Amino acid sequence: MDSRYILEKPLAGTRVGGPDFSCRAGRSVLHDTRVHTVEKSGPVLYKHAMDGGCAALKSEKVSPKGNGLSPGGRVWHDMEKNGLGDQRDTGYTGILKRASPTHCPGINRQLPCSFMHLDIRNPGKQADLVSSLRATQGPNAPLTEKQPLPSTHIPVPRNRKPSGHADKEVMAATVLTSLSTSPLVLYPSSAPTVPEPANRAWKEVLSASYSSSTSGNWSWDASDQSVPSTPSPPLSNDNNKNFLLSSHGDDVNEDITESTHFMFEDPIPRKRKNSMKVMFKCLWKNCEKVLSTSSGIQRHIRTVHLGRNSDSDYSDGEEDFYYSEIEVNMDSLTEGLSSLTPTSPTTAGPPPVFPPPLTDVPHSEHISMNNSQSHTPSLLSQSAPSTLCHIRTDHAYQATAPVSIPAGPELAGLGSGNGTGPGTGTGNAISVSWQSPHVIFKGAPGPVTHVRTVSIGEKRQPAASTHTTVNKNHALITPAAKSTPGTRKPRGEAKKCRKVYGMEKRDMWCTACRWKKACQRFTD
DNA sequence: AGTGCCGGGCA
DNA sequence: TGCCCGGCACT
Repeated sequence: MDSRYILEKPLAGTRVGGPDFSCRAGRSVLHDTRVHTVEKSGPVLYKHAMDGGCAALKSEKVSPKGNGLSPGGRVWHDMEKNGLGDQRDTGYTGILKRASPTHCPGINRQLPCSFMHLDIRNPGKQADLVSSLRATQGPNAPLTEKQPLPSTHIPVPRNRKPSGHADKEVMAATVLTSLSTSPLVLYPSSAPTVPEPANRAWKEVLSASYSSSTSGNWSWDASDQSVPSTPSPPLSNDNNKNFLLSSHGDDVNEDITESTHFMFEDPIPRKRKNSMKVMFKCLWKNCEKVLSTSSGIQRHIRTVHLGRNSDSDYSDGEEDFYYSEIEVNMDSLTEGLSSLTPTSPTTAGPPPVFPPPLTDVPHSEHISMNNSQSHTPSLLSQSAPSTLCHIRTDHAYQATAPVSIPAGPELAGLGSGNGTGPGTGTGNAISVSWQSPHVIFKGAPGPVTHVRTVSIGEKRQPAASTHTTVNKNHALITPAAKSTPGTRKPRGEAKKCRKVYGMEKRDMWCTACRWKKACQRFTD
């Protein structure tokens, strides 16, 4: 994998921050239509607007370290490498909250056409910028035409007071940030001694977030607003929409209109849109509060951390500073939790009596469980659990392959089962499949402990959209399917004669193999 | 496409 | 019973 920028077909994309966060159109995000993001920094609201109709660029920054592609094609950023580890992404609403713009080295470099920084505080420059961009960027404008911009070109929406206190506010925001109000913000730079696994997991989390939030494709997010379980701050979209409409020329307006139309009205069903739930996590130090609504988390921050009147709905936006959105794969979470039910001392209630079905645990229960695990690393804040939350579809698909989690202190953290585990755990290990609620304790390595989660007669479903249904059916059908006649026994994984000797040495095969029967020499 | 193997036919 | 193979499931 090499670092490169790829120019691709036009699409509406999102550009967040610098070139490392430019709109991306990886395979997994080709349908995103998100047009903009809102970025808040303390009381100052910044917006990054993108020319939705411009030629698009797919800016894939691929880490050479091997964090690269997930099986689903998702590109993970190497946050550390980019020096942008302090940026948090916020998922489906397109809101990207950053503790402080001053903590975003390199964010002000721009890529033509990917987005525009519009600084209403400097209309002249804004106009120049727009015109220069439009003049230089063609539909296929090469990426080498980066136009570095000074950091002052961070756009500020009009609905924010363009007060002279802006500098002070930014300063305050910076100070607050540097006072480690957010461990997430400071983590990458201030905690270099963090163990590598956790560090990597953290990076993956961030990368996952950026993979989605910075991609040019947000339609499922937008459509998700209709999902009751995923509350979305309409303010963001509305603001951005208005901002976009008011910040561009007429010709651009058409593009924007199209983009927003596509974004808000695209009826194409998206994959797994119901499996992802956006939660809001308080970033206040030592506070792991996770709420399902932005208003809730804002109220929490206002009242608990900022000491403001809870009755007042007045908000200067400072709360936004202290929480971030996280995407929780409810499927993975549910299954993961269900899988670990027998081993989790914090899980209330008896384990499922009959065949490990995927207990349909309400989402709110997950939240409370998260909170209840205060003695363990916070489910949503620590690296491994966060990774779990961000497993998303790419890894979830693979889950029929068991993930072996070495038994250890992190076991209680619900697993570093991010789907990338070696799966070669020996000795005492717990093998967890997110897809199937199997929890297998491995005593000693050997054929006896061979783990196989593919049930007999199961037909794999490649479509992710049927993910949940398939799994639930799987859980319910499996016991019966095993007893039905005519089902195949699971294919053995041992090498058979055919593979061992090859076709040219067929005479060395066992008779069963020669007869296309079950191998007798290399039995499982 | 390659592999494993079930089910069935044939001698 | 031994041998072989079509065809399906799975990788």
